[in-house]
Amino acid sequence: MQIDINKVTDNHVQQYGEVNQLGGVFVNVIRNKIAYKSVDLMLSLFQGRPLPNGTRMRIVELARLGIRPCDISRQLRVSHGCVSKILARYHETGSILPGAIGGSKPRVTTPKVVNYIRELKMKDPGIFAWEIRDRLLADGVCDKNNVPSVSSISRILRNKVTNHHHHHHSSAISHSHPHLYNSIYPTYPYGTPPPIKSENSPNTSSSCGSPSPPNNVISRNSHCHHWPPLSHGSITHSVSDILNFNQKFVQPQTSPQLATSQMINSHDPAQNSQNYNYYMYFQSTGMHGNGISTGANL
DNA sequence: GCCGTTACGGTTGAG
DNA sequence: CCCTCAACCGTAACG
Repeated sequence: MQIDINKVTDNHVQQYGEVNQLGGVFVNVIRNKIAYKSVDLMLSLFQGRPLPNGTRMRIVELARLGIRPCDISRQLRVSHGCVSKILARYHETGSILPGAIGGSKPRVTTPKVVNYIRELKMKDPGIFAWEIRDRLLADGVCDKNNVPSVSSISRILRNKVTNHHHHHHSSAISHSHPHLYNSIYPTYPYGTPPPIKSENSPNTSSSCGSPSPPNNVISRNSHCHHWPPLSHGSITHSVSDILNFNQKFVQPQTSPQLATSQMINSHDPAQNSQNYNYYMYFQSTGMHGNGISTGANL
């Protein structure tokens, strides 16, 4: 079954959607049942997929403005556990991005390591796997983070040394991905990360001015210490006020997104909650190109 | 009522 | 091309 991106409607959301305890809609979709683009289109509504960056950013923005997590949770229709997790991560790493999903850790049995094991075995055929492991560490070929396990070494001895003494090349080919796991959130798994900042921010001259989150999603904004919120008890602006405030400045006035922005200015709260999901979706897909066309197709 | 934590069922992507 | 597996996700529930 294929659903054209231009034809995803409320009916699809109703068909596949579920409503969480806060009234937010999320969709639990078996991926292959819907066209790839459509899956991405409804990312913001998905369980098992990260919240869109727009929502994540909004969570952080609201928290910076002193809104309590429970209120953020209710307003954005996101579970408080999720809000808590995102804020905790932001607090710890300075990043609003989700972690890298999927993939495998880089292999430790690189050609270099395999060759070294082979040499050790050839020099001393009676050597034990655990002895090889110790040698790899002692000789500086590996460190404790990337030394192969004893079982891995045994497998190498069995498969690549015993049977393939002279095959120096292809059997041991591996691809390392040092960038993927070496830092906490070094890469953005869904395409190029957008610069996380409030477009058309009213106080563009101040990097510390709210509601701008850190303008770099990876490194913390070390010279801004407005986190946690400065005035926990004295915040007077309501969530709605702040959301309206942000809408005023976040969306380019000529953008087609303006329409979706205006959608949540409805006075009907139920309409607002539903529209907000769409709003966040449109905002997020407009912000990053994760393989889908964000232009004319929308 | 708030919030940190965790079980759960889900997706993802390298190997 | 399909499978496996370990990473991540958000929700719901618990304390």
